[in-house]
Amino acid sequence: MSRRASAVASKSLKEASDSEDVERDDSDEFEDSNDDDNEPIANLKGKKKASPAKSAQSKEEVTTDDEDDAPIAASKKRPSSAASNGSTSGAPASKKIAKSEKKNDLEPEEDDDSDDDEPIAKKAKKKEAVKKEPIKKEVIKKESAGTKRKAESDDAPSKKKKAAVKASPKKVKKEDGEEGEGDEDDEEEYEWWVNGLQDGGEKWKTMSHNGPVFPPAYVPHGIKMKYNGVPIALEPDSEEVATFFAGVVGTDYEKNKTFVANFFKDFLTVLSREKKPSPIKEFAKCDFSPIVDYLNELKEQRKSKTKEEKAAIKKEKEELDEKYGWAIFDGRKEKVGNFRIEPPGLFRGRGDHPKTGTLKLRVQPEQVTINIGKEAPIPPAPAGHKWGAVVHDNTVAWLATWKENVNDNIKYVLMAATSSLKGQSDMKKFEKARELKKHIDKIRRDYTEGLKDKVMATRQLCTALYFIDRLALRAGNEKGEDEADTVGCCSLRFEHVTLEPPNKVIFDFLGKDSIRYYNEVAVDEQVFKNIKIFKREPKKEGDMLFDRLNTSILNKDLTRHMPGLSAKVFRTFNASYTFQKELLDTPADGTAAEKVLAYNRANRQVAILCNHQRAVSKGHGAQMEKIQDRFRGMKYERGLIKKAMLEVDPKLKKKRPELAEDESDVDEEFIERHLAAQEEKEKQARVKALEKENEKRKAEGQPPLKSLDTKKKNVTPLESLSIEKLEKKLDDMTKRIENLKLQMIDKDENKTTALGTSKINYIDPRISVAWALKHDVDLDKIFNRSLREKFKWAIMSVKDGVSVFSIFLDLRVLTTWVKDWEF
DNA sequence: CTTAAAACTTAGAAGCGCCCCT
DNA sequence: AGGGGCGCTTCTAAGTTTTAAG
Repeated sequence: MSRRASAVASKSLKEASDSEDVERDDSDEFEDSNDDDNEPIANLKGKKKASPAKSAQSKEEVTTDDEDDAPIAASKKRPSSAASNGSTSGAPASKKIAKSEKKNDLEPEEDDDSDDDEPIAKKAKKKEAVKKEPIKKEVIKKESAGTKRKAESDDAPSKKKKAAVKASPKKVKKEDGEEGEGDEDDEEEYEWWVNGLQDGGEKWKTMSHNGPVFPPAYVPHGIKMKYNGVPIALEPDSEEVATFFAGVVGTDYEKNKTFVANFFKDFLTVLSREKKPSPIKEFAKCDFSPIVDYLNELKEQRKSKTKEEKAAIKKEKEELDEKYGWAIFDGRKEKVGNFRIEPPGLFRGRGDHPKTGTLKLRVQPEQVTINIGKEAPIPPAPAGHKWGAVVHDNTVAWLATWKENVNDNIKYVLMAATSSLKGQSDMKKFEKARELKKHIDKIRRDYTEGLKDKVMATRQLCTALYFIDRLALRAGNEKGEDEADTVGCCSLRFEHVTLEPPNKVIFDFLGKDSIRYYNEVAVDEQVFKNIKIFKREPKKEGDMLFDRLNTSILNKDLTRHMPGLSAKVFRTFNASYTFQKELLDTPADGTAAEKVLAYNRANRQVAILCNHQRAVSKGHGAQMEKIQDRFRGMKYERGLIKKAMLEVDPKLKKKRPELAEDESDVDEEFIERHLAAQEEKEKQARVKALEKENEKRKAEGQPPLKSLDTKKKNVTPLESLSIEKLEKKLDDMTKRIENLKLQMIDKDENKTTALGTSKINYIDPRISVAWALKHDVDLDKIFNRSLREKFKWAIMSVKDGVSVFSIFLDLRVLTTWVKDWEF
């Protein structure tokens, strides 16, 4: 029955609003978007006065779809929600049960081909030989073995593909002149960005790699855990699991009931496979501390490794990286990302995850599917094993894949962020976001109009889009019973949104990674009204706020405005736009440090917009105080320098009155404390020096000293310095103070905000490059090495623009391309 | 269509190594 | 010359979107 509802819902917005004839009120228009300034509006301002004359009645009379009142997903998983509507179809998720029943089976999934022993890979090959048609991929489904896929790269490329090949970007010599020099790695750089982006279908013609790396086999340590005070010898498999748990002792996981319960259940299962019945029955009687101690010991050992040992380990790792860290795409060596198969362990689900603590099993090669070029040698599976399957699918980006047992998620080995494959999709992402700029006005007019639509589904869609556009919320897919209860825009529930008249909406919910989103927002009058309607009786806690909306309806509707448009594009768009706008605050004549601070601030605004948070590090408060003290200490020192200057050259008093001014933040109380601390420090230094001296003397067979000569460090009194020297000192100190001050501001503002995520994923790197050029800031002040590598395409494209044009034009023009973000 | 699987991006935390500052 | 903080890397979970299956 939800069918009809969604049929209406997916009816185009336009159509829906055309057909309605509810009175219009132009004052209701989306005012914040002033026509020629189509920026994202990150901070919602309170809307103008409510128009009281409006007949609340006609406005709020929203039709639900015909006689069928059922919200889309009528039967709901969250408690209490199912009853929300008289006519809801019941039958909750009976489907899910079958699935979860099968779950929690710790046996590694057997690839029991039962009546057919032939490896799928082989079969696939046979079939391939026969196939001639350009089939993108074909899936061979095995009854019990899960799905195995076989794919074919097209032997005879279609016309379209040929065209793509022809237009394929040229190879370019690296421009920094170290031609042909020794390292064969990079004598040629693949500058895919020079010829623009290719169409997405085919990712390579030839491709090879050395396969994934498996974690080392478990080596038993033989340490006995205790049960009821009695040491228990464990067989290797159980010992390994016990050791996993020992690894979380002392962390929050240890206290997490779900974690412990899940762990223990699986632990018992593993124990039950021991040859003799294990006495272990209750978690409460388990004592893992011997193993914990052992792990700590290991840690100590690792720390105290000699240089040589460390170097050897490092070398080993490098060799592994060298061998497995690369793939060859169309003859080019490119970096692989996560080439290591995830090791077994206890699943560390975030937030209130029902499966946290569940044993994540060791992955066997038989579960792994390899994707590689047809002509490339297939990397050997570990000795005594074979691959689950080998495919040759050049339409996907993964090199290997397997299914993980805890949540049945599919895992992939993918290329590194620095690879051209990822680089291209990254650039595409930002190009799409820039494209959105061309449509955003229309889209905003549209959804603003739709806020008043009389079809409920349309109103909900438009209201949701309003939030996504303005608040950069995530789309919000539905989640299952066995995942943490988190939401995004479409999955918001009754309790996540509160209204506060006249026009405030308060969001309070857990989003991705169970990060809390809290925001009080002044919204348009119509939005306020809509939320009120969406929350109307009989809805209550647990019910969907947008009961006629989900992400696929939303995204589908978005494509009508622009091909490829989806909810996440708004986040990218909003983030990059906000960033660029905030960058306008860069002090053009500031120091490099000040500019970088401005940059970080802009970055921070984006992070705040996207709600990128991090835990406050435990020492933050103390650290802050320490810096504060250091800061004031420096100011005090500067005061002394100034005083000395005036003493040395009294005439300065007239010429430089600022020298006579007191330093701020430095009061008697502080000076006292500061001096005392200094005194204490010196004392300690003396004690230390004495200890050291005595050790030396001991070694030399001399009697220890009671104290060191009070060889008063010959501190040159400031007053005896030349005025030039003092001047220099003053300068240095002032610089140090300024730097520290900036650092402090940065640090404090950063304590709960994580800048990295937005920098890596949301902010168009070309904006940063253009900014750095314009303000003459060294790029590595804002991009670390990996970022510079990842964003090479951006750096090169913007720089190229510069080298061509800057000869004639002012640097500012060089940010031409950035135009679409509108500097 | 609706639902599920597949594919790929985005996310915070943990771990580490290096460097700065005593 | 020691160690603690910090920036960076690694790890893998948790999202979104696209594609395939039913």
